[in-house]
Amino acid sequence: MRFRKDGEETRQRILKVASRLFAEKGYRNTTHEQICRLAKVNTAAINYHFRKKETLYAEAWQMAFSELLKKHPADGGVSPDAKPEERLHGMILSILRRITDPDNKIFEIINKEHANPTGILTETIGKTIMPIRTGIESIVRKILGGKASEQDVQLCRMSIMSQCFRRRRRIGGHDSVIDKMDIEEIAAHITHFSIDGINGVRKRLESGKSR
Amino acid sequence: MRFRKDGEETRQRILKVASRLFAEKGYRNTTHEQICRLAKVNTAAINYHFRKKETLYAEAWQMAFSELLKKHPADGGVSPDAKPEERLHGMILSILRRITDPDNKIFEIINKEHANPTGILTETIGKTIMPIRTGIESIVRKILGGKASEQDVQLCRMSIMSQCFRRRRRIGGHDSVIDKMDIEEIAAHITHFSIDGINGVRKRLESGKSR
Amino acid sequence: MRFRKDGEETRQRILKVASRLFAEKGYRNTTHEQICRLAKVNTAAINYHFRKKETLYAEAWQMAFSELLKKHPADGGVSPDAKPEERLHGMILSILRRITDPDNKIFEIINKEHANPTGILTETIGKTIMPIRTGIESIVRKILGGKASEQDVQLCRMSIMSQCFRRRRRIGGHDSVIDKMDIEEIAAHITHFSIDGINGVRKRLESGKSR
Amino acid sequence: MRFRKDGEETRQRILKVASRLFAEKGYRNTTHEQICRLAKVNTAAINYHFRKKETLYAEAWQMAFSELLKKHPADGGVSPDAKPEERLHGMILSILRRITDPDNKIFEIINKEHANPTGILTETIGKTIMPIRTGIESIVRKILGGKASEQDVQLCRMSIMSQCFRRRRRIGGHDSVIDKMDIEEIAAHITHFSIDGINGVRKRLESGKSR
DNA sequence: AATGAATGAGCCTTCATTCAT
DNA sequence: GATGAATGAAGGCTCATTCAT
Repeated sequence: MRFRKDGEETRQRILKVASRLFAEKGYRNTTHEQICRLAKVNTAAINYHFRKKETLYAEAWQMAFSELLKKHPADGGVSPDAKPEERLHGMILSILRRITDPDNKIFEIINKEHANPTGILTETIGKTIMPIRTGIESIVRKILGGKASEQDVQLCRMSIMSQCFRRRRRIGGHDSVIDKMDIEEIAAHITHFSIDGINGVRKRLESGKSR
Repeated sequence: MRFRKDGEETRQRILKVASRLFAEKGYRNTTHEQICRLAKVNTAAINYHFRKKETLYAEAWQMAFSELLKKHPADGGVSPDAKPEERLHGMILSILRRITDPDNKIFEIINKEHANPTGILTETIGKTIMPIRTGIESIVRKILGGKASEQDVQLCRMSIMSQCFRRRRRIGGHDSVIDKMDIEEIAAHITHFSIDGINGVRKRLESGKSR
Repeated sequence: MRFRKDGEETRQRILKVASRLFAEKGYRNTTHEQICRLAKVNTAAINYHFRKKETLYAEAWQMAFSELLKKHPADGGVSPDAKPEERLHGMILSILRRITDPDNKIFEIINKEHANPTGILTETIGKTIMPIRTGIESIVRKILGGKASEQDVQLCRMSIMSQCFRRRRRIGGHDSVIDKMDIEEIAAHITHFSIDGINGVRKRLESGKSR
Repeated sequence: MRFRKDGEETRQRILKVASRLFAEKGYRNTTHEQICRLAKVNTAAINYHFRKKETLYAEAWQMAFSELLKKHPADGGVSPDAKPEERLHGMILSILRRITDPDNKIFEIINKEHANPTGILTETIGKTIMPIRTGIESIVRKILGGKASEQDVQLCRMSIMSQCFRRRRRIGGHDSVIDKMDIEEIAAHITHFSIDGINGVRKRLESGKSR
């Protein structure tokens, strides 16, 4: 319990505001001044606490990410001993939950980063996505069985993940029907659709047909 | 019919350079100076020809867009009388070809635009995506059969398109195995995977199971 | 004859003001704002014309230097065929004239540079001093004769040059008596004093005595 | 008599670090942060102990000054009864020793101060230089004899002192040959060179020639 | 006595845009 | 039609200093 400022509170306040603004407007379009005004600190505060705008950017992202991770565990609440299909469903659900979380800032930031790459987050983001990726990979491999090549596994993983990361609020169009659905319904569709797809790949492998 | 240098050539040169730079670095990260240096024109040329940076942005995109459409027909060269599976394959191939066309960065721009909406391109982008969308929709509807609801159709369409629009050069990750594959191979995978997925949906509909 | 601005005039105006201010207050203590206010140009003008403050600094110095060089030729007006003593006198006079020139800015800048080294001028200044140095060296070598080692030459050169570069306006003291003298009188003293010094070195060398 | 950490130790640590940094980089180029980091004290310590950066500057100098005087007596260890030539040699040696003392950067600071007068040190520097000056003056007067005018004395004194205070590590040049020599060798050269110079002045005075 | 947090003033630089030719 | 010069607004960052503990 703290009665006075100890720097940590100010730091957190800046981070909070910054991650919101970065998500809303991107790195380049967010200024020190905006952040500091909203955080009710001096313009120099960013430099004092984070040394550079870039550092603030990286830390803001990490904060947003770890918060989101706490909220939505990667396995979607499914036991690691469950059947592969159920585990896949859990993972897909978890990704969708994160993406659609109204407090979510990190996917917005990733989007912005993709648009106006600063290079600052490159490495950090990579580390974030990787676990999700390998998790799905291992399940795909299990379902596909021993005959599957690395390429087969990667293609299926890509098919699954890209469905999850589908852009919402599509420009110029309206996915209205889908956007109105529950996360659970969408997750169920993606899971079924994908398992059928993977099984198809497996069958073709077993029957010796080329892909 | 031109009598002399009538500004059209300069205009085109600027557009060419601009569309490349906007695609590579995003709107905000591209400066007048960079564009004009590469286009070998004066700094004032952009404002002379386009009034504002935003206008240049919009026009650069439109140019890239129309050029691309000419190059890759939406049906991928498959006859409208062919089997649905073949037509789907043609469409997927066409999308992938457009996306990966080295001469054309239009989908990079769409990515940027999505993340950093300036509102400038919204309408134009809509016109680009919409035909692709309805094309795939109709095929999905045909395969799914009469029992399929609008929602079923949309979900499958989404599953297909998102696989095609998967972000390449993902930040911080490497889809290396896939990125080295031929377009044709990837298109084949997505087609098979998706048809299996759609068929699964159809079977569940026919057996009366809920989604 | 130019009726309108062609950029060169503005450039020169900035350089003029800048070299004065740099001389008066040093690099770090001179701001864009001061320079631009006095030069009656926009704050961005420095960046437009010189790209960086550092470049302006370097160019200001070069301008001041070349102006000073035009005014006071290095040989002090003495023919290269004259006797070594006379030529030395000419050089010493030339250095003193430059240093005491009321329009002189370069020695002030060198002083400032020595105090708050920016590293920007290091190389440039080196090139400036070198000719003066080698000029004096060659005369010293001629007077000393063949027996003189490199060290002997350098020591004498140092003795001569340091007298010329003696700091004026000494802090905390007043060289008042000397400061009131004519340049010519001081130059005569340094020349006589130095030639006697060099001759002493030569005699000791000839008599085989160690230094 | 100290009862506990009474601030004196911290003060001294700051002074030590500060005098080094000021000497190395000049007043303006040295920041609170650098000093405090190296002195392992808090950022606020400087203002707590010295009120202002300027005060620290002045005190740092004074400390360096008093330490240096203790170490190298002004007469260079030569008896006041020795021959003038020997006494001059002692003084020159003493000056060179002080200047080159690796523990003490005071002459570096004088250089900076001269170039960038803050006015802070003026008086103190005066007190440092003045005794050296009068010492050399009196010897010069003795060697020159009764006919010498004040101007003659001052000119010779200037010639001697300027050789000693020659700027080392000249910007952009390399006095390499000299800088590698022993202090003793350089002192011997300056002494011989100067005595020959002074004797020349005396002879010209005696022979009635104008300067 | 000593500290870490916080501040405000100011600096260099960038950039889209306008102006005069 | 085209240009180089010039501008103003703003942005990121530095730094000596002050404040509350």
